[in-house]
Amino acid sequence: MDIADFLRPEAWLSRSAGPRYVQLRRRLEAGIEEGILAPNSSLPPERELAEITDLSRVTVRKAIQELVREGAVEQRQGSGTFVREPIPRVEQSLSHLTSFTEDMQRRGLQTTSKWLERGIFMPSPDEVVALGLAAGDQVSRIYRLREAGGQPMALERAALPLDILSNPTAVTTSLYELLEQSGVRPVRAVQKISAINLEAEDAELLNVAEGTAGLRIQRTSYLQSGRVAELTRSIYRGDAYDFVAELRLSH
Amino acid sequence: MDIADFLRPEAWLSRSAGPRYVQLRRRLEAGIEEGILAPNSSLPPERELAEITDLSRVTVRKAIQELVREGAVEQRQGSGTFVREPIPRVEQSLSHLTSFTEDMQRRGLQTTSKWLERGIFMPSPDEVVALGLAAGDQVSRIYRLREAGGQPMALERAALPLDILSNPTAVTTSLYELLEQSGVRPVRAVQKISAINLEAEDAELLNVAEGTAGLRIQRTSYLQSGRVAELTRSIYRGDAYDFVAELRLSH
DNA sequence: CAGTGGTCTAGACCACCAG
DNA sequence: TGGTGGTCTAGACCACTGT
Repeated sequence: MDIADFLRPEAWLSRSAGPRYVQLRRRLEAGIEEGILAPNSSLPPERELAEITDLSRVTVRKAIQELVREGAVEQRQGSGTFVREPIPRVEQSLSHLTSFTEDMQRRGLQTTSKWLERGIFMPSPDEVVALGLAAGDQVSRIYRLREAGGQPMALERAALPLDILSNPTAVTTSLYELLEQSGVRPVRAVQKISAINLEAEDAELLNVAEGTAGLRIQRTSYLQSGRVAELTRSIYRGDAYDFVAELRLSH
Repeated sequence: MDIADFLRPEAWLSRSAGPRYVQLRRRLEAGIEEGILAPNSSLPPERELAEITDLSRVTVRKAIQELVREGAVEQRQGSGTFVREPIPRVEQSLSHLTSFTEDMQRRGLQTTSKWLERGIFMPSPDEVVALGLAAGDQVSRIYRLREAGGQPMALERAALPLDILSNPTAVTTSLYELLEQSGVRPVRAVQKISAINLEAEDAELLNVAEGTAGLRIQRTSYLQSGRVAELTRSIYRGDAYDFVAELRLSH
């Protein structure tokens, strides 16, 4: 069946079934669901959709905008609107302290990192407090986009005291592996998890639409001695991640 | 300073600083930040904003729509657009199995529930599997909107085998308290946490805009005997909740 | 009933991409 | 250079709220 036929308004557009942009959005969702609009295929141009459906382009755009927000399609200026490939969800434990790299390897996924920042800096007030720094101390920072199986998964900003990580540029893949070699691998961590709507900049790096739900995780990790070793603030794609925790009755 | 003066475009609208709806959104955010637009106060009507800023109403709406999405303002048809009161964030542990009611009481917050569904039903396939039911077994379901301090906080759908909770209408406040009285309080649970953009229906119940980020939590809890006692699927407001987990190095 | 937000249109111009 | 999405306008009508 041809997509233009599938969208002919006689079959689905009615005057009394709510806003037309909602009806059109539903129709397009159905087309994706049924495979008439296959992953990576392009939708008809907005002007053509308006023509076919006998709606204005503004209304068509409003319908598509919602599909973009829910991650079903992707728009590229000058190029077109494309159906997105569904991405598999990954589970991560919240009871065991594991490294991203090791975690993905266990799942058979190749990990890569794109470096966004890596070096020695003056700490932010947050970092001074969390890491227990003295006045004038500097921090090592690594900020990277983490990918698994070719898909961007998370943005990770780690800050560590200089004596724990003196040479941030030595981090190539696994930070924890490197720390282990220096005998300063953390043994315990506290994580705070919340849901946020992604800002434009972060969304772009993670290859999702602005406003998509993501998980923000702030982790403070500790050495055996009880000293703080690391403050990491990460943003995970909400559509790609499940965190799993085990709870026990508190007495 | 008057809000109309604050929004006079000469002061902030420029031709070359990106889209005008973005510039207007930023200006409005600044107004809220500086207190010129106080919580619960109303913005000028859209038509008046268009007049003041010399933009079209469509552009004004696009700016406001983003503020709605990020939770800064709230629109009520026929009434107006209002600055939202910031709501305090609540932390919840992911290592200890606590009840919502008990948890909030410890923080000095009054909890109430609005019942959305409560009774005995035929189980869904999900529930059959998760609860280990036999063919023909029914389940007790309770579905409620949980509020704390007068604010809606979470939607909670719990399903339990009939012999664990035979009379779902007996649940008034704390489910766990009731289970404890029957000697079937769970001692362990596994939770899966993910981030989602709220759908219209859920968003309305939680008093946030559609598309706002929320946390979806699926919890399976177990009795001392190892038997599954409860399957609960909840949706928490992302802007009100932080979950906190403690991790240990896995060996 | 007056005023507010919600939907919708037709048409214009800009910014970007690909052949 | 032609086609695509991105922004913007002026104006209309509908649906809901509060008085």
